[in-house]
Amino acid sequence: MKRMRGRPKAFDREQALDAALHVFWQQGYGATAIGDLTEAMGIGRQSLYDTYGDKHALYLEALRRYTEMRLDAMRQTFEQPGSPVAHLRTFFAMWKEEAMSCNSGCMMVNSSTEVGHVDDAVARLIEKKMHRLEGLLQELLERARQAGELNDAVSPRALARLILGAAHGLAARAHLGLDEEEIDDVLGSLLALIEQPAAAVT
Amino acid sequence: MKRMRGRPKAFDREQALDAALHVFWQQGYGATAIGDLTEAMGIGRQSLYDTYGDKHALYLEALRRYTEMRLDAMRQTFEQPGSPVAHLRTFFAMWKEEAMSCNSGCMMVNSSTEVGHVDDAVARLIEKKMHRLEGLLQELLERARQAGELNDAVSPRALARLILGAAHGLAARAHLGLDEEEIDDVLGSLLALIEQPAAAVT
DNA sequence: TCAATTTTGGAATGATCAGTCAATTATAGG
DNA sequence: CCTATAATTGACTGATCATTCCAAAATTGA
Repeated sequence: MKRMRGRPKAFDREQALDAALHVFWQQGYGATAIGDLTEAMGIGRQSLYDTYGDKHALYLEALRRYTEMRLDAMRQTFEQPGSPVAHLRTFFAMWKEEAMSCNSGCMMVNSSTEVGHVDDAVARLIEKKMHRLEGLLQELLERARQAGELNDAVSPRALARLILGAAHGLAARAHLGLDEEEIDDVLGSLLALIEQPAAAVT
Repeated sequence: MKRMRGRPKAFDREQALDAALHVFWQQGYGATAIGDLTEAMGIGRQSLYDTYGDKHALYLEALRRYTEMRLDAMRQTFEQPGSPVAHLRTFFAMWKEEAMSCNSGCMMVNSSTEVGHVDDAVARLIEKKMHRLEGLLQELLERARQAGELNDAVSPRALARLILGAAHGLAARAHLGLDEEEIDDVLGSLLALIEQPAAAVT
């Protein structure tokens, strides 16, 4: 433990980062001014530059934090004991809540459309995390298939991609008015098609 | 036909609008400077303001043009004689091409995420057109159901929303690297699940 | 008290951008 | 030629923004 000389930092680095994350999440990168950040984080402008570098670095750090939180939550859900399809339902419920709670959608989705095609660092990060997400989903579906809970007309990988695509679509539309009924239609029908056993031979 | 006095416009209004559309499509609203527009449209800055009002008005006009083109193409496809499911395949093929050709995705999707939650006019326009799209798709699916080509585990409306959601998701990810295999997985599995007849009772 | 370090905020920089103004030039009908 | 309209161009305004510089406090350990 290194003892510090001089005035110590008056704020918690993680906590302030979290505040910044929420601002970026709700407003996006471009629409967020430095002033918005310092106000929400409760620190001065110079402190921000001293501790995080610049706006872009802070954004990247916040985005990384967000994606890891999401991935962890998902991993944790899938590792619980119980039926794979039940976990899938939980995943859908989580996604639905995210799409509705604060009307800011999924930050990964927002990032990819706002700066993904300009900012290489952001694009790489998101692509990597997306791939991880797909892997997790695929594993779950493979377990479901082995448990006989799955429509085996399509491969787990293709199914994982379909689910992720639909979820991505929902999140992307969360900005406009997106009522509960519509979300239920999308997730419900997807689940029905996935669960439904292939042509039951009698 | 009213005869004009004075120097006539040296450019075609529609043609220039089309050029602006493509710039907005590829770069988005914020990242497009007036200079980019005038250069692509081949007109002077003042001419732009004279004929279209301002940047926002021009964007709205371009977006409206885009959405109407897309809706027309879809309507036209669905009205052709032939199997509804075949039309659905065509629709998927169109969407795939759009997601891959120029890596700019669907302009409706881009708009909704970039400015949808700030710009009311854009939000209203997109919501309206999306609803039309959903209606067209739903009609097609109802025809497919009557023709017995459809998995009847879910309603045509819910299915239409699922398809639109997945397509939306694909378009949103077109910005990042999105390889053909992934698109095929999403659209292919969706089609397989839709087409597959419900548990065939023997 | 001294030295180190952080916090805070004002001021300035440098850049970009949308939109306006005005002067000039070009092209049509009468 | 005359006049109305349009195109072009450059300069200018006003605003916003990220970033840096700087100087004055505040807070710790020695």
